Amino acid sequence: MSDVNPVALPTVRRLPLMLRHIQEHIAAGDGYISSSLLAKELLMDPILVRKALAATGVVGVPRLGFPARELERSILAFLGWDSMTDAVLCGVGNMGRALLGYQGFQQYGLRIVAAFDIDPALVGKRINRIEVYPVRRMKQLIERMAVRIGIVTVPADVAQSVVDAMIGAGIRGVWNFTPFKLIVPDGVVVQRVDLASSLAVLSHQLAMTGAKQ
Amino acid sequence: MSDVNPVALPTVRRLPLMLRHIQEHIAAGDGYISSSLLAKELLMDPILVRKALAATGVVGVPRLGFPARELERSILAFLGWDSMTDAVLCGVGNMGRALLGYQGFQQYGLRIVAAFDIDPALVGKRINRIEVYPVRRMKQLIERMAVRIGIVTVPADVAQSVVDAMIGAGIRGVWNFTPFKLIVPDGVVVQRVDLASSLAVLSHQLAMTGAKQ
DNA sequence: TAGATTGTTAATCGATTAACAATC
DNA sequence: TAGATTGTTAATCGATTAACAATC
Repeated sequence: MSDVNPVALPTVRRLPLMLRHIQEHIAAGDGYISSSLLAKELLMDPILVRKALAATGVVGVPRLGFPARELERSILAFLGWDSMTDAVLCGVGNMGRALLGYQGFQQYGLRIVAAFDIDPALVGKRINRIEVYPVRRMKQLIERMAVRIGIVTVPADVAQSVVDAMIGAGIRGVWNFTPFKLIVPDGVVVQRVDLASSLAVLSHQLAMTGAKQ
Repeated sequence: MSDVNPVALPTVRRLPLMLRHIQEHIAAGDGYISSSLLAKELLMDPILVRKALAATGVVGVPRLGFPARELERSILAFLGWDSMTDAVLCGVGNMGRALLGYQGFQQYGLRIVAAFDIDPALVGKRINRIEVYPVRRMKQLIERMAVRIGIVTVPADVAQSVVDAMIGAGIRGVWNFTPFKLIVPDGVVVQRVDLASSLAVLSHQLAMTGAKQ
C-alpha cells in the first residue's frame, strides 16, 4: 500500500544536508562535486553519499564528480521541493508560532497558508503574514484551498481529534510535533518530530559517558 | 570512546513514548502493565516493547506484566531524567523562543537556566522567567553554573563557532537545532533535531503515494 | 598512460522479527 | 491445571561497509 519506495529511508533523510552543501558549492562557482569531497565535508562514508546521489538518478563523471546544478535540481525534484506545496498549521502555541515565523520552509517547498487555534485572542492575528483562523473553520478552508499537508502543534490530548478532522478535510501528509503517535488511515503519511526521543538519546549518552569518567 | 552502550539506539528512542503511556496507566490506577497491552496502544511489535523494557532492568511477572511504578522509575533513571540537569540555550530566535517557552522539559529533567543572544534588544529580557544574556558572557556563566548541556538555536552560519565556545566552557552534550552537522571532539555528544530531514521524508512519501494514484 | 572517481556486486553488521522454553 | 505473559535464543531482514571492475 504505502511502499512504492525502493530508496532506503535513511538515504532520503540524508539528502537535505547534502543539498545544502551542494548549494554552497554552486554559490562558490563549482561546476562539479565529487562524492568523496562531499563525504569529507559531511564526515560521512563516501559510499553512503554515492548511494544517496545515485537515488536521484544523476550520473557522475569519473575523475570529475557529479554536475552540481543537475544534482541540485534532481534532489529538489526527488524530495518534491521543486514546487511549492501548501500546508496548514493547527495550534498556535510556542512551537506553532516558531514554525509560522520560520522563513526557511520556502526553500523546502513548503508554504503555510493558514493557521488555526481555538483561542479567540489569537484568531484574526497574523504571524509572519499568516492569518490565524478559528479551528471550526479548518475543514472548510482546507477543502477550499485543497491543502494536502497539515502541521500539528496542538497539545497532546487534542492531537488525535485535530488530525482526524484534517484527514476528513483532505489532508494526506501530517507533520506531527506532539509527543504522541497519531493513528491515521492507509494512504496518509505521518512524520513525527520527536523532541523527547532526541533528548532521550542525548541525556542517556551523557549519563553513559559521564558515568565512565 | 563513546560506545559504552549495549542498548540499541532505536530502543532508547522508543522509551519516552512508552514512559508517557506508562504514566497514563499509573494515573488510571493500574499497578501492572503488560508489554502486549502497551504494544497494542503504541501500534508496535510486542517484542520491541519487551526488549525496551528489558533494557531498563525491570523484571516482569508472567501473566501480570511489569510493575508500573517501578517501570516509570527505571525508565526515568535510564534516561537520566530522574534528576534535573541544567542547560543553556544560545540563539533567541523563533525556535529558541519556542523552546524557552515550553513548559514540558521539566518532565524530561531539563531545566534551561540561561539564554544568550547577540541582539542587544533581547539582552536583559526574560522569557518564561529565563533571562537572556549577551553571548560574550556565555563562557563565564556556563563555567560558573557548571552547565553540561547546550542548546543551539542560532543561524547555521554561526552554529559551529557557538558550539566551539560552549565546549570550551565545559558543555558535554549539545542539542543542535540548526540544519548543520556540528564538529565536536570525542567525549562530547550531539543530537540534532533535523526538521529538514523529517520534512524530506514526509514530502517524498507524499510525492510517491500521490504519483501512484 | 596513470590515476582518481564512479557504479555495482558481495560481505558484514546490526536491528527486527520469529520461535519457544520458563514461569506465575 | 491451563493459559497468558515473560525472557532468551535463533532466523530474517535491511542498511552499511567493503571490494573491485568500468570509465573518463
